[in-house]
Amino acid sequence: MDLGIGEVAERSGLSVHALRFYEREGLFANPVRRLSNGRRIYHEEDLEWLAICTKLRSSGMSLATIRQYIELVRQGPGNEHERLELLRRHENHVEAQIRELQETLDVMRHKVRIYQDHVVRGEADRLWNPSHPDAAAQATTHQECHPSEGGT
Amino acid sequence: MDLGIGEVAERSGLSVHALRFYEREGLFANPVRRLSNGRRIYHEEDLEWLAICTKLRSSGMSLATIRQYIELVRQGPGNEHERLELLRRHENHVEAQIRELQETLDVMRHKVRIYQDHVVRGEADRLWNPSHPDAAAQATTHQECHPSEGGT
DNA sequence: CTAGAAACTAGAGTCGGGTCTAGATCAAGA
DNA sequence: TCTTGATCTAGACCCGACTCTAGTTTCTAG
Repeated sequence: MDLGIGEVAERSGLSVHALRFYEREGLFANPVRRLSNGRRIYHEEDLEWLAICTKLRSSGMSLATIRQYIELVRQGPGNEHERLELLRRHENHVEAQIRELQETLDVMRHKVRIYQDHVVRGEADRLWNPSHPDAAAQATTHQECHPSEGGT
Repeated sequence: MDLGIGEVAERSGLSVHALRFYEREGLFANPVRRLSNGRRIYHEEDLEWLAICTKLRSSGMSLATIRQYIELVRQGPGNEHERLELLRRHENHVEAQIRELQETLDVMRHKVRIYQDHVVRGEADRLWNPSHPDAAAQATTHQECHPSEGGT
């Protein structure tokens, strides 16, 4: 039922160092309990929270923001509005990231394809080489295909 | 035709500090030229490259990798295969990021919606609160809806 | 009983990616 | 001419997020 820090590290994918660090940083809702000998004990809920936490982190939420959230939770009922707002802000943030990545991806695919064509024709040197005299012309060509974006 | 560092900073969105830093780090294909008085001069191509560079950065490519790429470019023709490979690796990386963000987003939306329902019913305290005794039960409920993911 | 693994604390170190400072030089306008 | 502001260099500093160290204590197996 109770989990030691080592197990939690293994199951959460975080290092034991990171777990202690997260605790110091106030990222656990329930201040971690200790055994009489001082060792930390964790429970399944902690693992669940760490899973969420890890997702938030990997989607770009800072530890500071996660701490804000958890502080609202600790204050108990009455601030639901703020919690929701915080979550929605992150939602928007993630949506924006996805859009940007998608855009980058489109540009890259386009470039890779063209690059590849030219490699086949032995002219690769002209592409993706900003110091080459033809680079600008090539960029302009791309721009014609993607008129909404700045040229590259 | 020629641009000063200030103009480039303004148009690229990078600081003058960052531009000098990027130069030190070898992130320009064509080592930046100088006026007789030592001042840097840039051209449109540099701005184009910086735009690409910024996209690569914001999609998670490290400066080290960008440097690798630009080094291949500087070596001239003959390594197209490596360049393409580098770009494709990043493409995959970006695709993976998008998938992960999308997943995070789905989970968040689900949680926000449920949270909201409960706020309306005045039971918000039970949700997204890992220290609350009902948290695990709630997580399990979610898991039924998203069986492929770990419960939160 | 003892060796080795695992945990503890406080605090120092690392790394990426910049950012800022100090002190010097230069250019243009009032 | 004098001031203002942009630029230059080398190098120090910062921030976020960990990671590692040192020194100590505790648990577990043989």
